[in-house]
Amino acid sequence: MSDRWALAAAEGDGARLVPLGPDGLPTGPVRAEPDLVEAVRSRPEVGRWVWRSTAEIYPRLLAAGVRVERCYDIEDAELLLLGHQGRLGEPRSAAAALARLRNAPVPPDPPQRAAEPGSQSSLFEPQPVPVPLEALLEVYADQLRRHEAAEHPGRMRLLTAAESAGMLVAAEMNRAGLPWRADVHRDVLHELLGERYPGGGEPRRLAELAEEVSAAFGRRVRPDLPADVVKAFAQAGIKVRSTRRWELEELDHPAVKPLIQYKKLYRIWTAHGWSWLKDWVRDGRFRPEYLPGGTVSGRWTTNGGGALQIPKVIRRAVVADEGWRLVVADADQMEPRVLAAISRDRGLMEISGHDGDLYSALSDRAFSGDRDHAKLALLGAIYGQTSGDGLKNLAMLRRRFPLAVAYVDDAARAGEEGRLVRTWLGRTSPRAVGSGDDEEAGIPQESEELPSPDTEFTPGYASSNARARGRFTRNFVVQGSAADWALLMLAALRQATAGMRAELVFFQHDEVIVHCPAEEAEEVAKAIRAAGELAGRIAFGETPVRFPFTTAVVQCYADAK
DNA sequence: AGTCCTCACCGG
DNA sequence: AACTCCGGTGAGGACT
Repeated sequence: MSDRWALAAAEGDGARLVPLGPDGLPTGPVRAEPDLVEAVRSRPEVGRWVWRSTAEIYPRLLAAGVRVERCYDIEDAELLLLGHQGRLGEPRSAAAALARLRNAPVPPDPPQRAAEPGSQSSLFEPQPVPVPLEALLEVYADQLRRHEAAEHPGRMRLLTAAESAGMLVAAEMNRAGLPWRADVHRDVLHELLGERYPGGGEPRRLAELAEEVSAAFGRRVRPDLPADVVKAFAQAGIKVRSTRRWELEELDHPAVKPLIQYKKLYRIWTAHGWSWLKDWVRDGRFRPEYLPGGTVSGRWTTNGGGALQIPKVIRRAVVADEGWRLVVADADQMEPRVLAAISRDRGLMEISGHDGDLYSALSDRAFSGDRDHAKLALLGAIYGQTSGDGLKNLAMLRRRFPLAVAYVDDAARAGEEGRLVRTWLGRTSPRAVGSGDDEEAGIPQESEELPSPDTEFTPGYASSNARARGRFTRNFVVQGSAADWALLMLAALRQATAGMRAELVFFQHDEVIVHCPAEEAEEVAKAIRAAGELAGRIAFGETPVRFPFTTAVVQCYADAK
C-alpha cells in the first residue's frame, strides 16, 4: 500500500488515480473510478494526495465531509519553483509546466476573476484547464528534480509541502467560516453612523459631519473629495499637500475635527457597512476566500470581503456559537524573532530566547532609552527606515547585533544591485520591474541623488529606484521568512486539532482564531503554543529562539485585546 | 459602459 | 515622531 497517490479529476464526477513510490513514479496501474469523492474517501490510509490544484479538488471533498491528511499542490509548487529559478511571472498552470517540458507553446494562465460574495468553493478556478493524470505525473517528476537542484533542497521541499498544507487550511477555513453576528454588526453600525436614509445616501451621522465641515469653511465642501478639501483649505489660507489624517491633525482649523471623524466613519460605511454585511455574511458566517502565498513575500491575501482589514470596532460582531469559544492567539514580536533565527545573531537570539516582551528585554539590555525607542529602532532596521528617531540608534544596533543588521543590509544591497533574495525556506523575490532603468521608456531617469552618509553602506550612487528596491528586499527576507514560519505553524496546528471539534476560522499574518467547544479551549491554546515552537524548530533548526503566543479565550473577538 | 488611476483608510 | 515595509478596498474621476 502506497503512502502517496496522484489524483486527477476526470469526465463528470470521475477520477483517475495511481499509487506513487518514493521517487514519485507510479508503482501500479492507473485506476479509473466514477466518483472522485468516493475514490478519496475509500482510501484513508493515503498520506499525501498529489493533485493539480487544491482549489479544484478539495472544496468538493470537504462538501462531502472528506478531509485529507496532506497534499501536494502541483500548480502552487510550480509557482514557487519558477520563483526560485528567477522566472516569476511565467505561467504557472500545470498545462504551462507541461508545455515547457515538451518545448511546446506555453499557454498563458487564465485571468483570475474577482471573488463572488458568499461563494463556498474556491475561486482561483476560472476555467480549469483539464490536464490528464499522465501529464500531471510528468510535471510532478520534473518538479521533484527541480527541488533537488534548488539552493537548499530540503528547505525547498519543506516550502512546497508547507504551502500545500496552507492550501488545505485555506479551503477548510473557507468552509467553516468566521462566526459573525449580523445583528451585533447592525447595532454597531447604528451606534456609529446613525439611521440610514431611504434612497441609499449617507447615513445621518455622516450627513451631519459633512454639514459641520461645510459650516467651518463657510461654503459647501464635500469631505469625501480630497481635491475639494485641499481647495477649501487653500481658500482659508492654509496650504496642505494632501488630506491624510496625520497632516490634517497638525492644523488649527475648526473643520479638522469633523473632517477626521468623517473619514473614519466614511471608511466604516463604505468598506464594512450594511452592503458589506449583505454581500458577505450568510447564515451567521463570514466566508472570505483565502489565498495562501497571495503576496510575493508569502503572506496570505484574501479575495473579497477585506478579511485581513476588519476594523477593530467591527470585531464586536465576531461571536462564538452558544457553548463555544474563540481562542484568539497572536504571535509575539514575530519579525524580530525570525530575524534572530535566520541571522543566527547571538545577541538577538539571546534576547529572543525568552517568552517575555522582546522590546522590553532589548531596551533593558542594550538601550538607554525606553521600550518604544527600542522597538522603533529594531523595526526601522528591518524596514529600512530613512529618517526619524530609529536612525539614531542604528549604529548601536550594529554594534550589539552585528549579524542581524548585516543580514538585512546584505539583502538590501542585493536588491540595489538587482539581484534576487530568498526567504529562509527559499521563496524568492520577483525581479525588479524592468530590472534596469528602462521604466517609462523615452523619459530619462531621475537624476542620481547623493546617498545620505550616515546610513548608506554602498559606496556607489544608488538611484532612488534602486534604494526603494533595497528596502523591499531588506524587508522581504524577514517578512517572507516569518510567512514561512507561519505556514509551518498552521500546518502543525491543523494536525494537532484534527481529532477535535475545534475549527481554525481565521488567520492573519501572525494571528489565528480557533472556534471550539468551551471544554476544548485550554487544549487548543496549548496546541497553538506547541505549534509555534514546533514550527520554529522545523523551519530554522535548533536555535535558542522562542516563538510565544499571547492567547485569549473569549466569546467575542473584540474582547481579545 | 467598462477600465484604469489616485486617494485615503483599514490591517499586519 | 514620522509616514519607512507588505497588502485590500471602495469611491470618484478621467479615460477609452
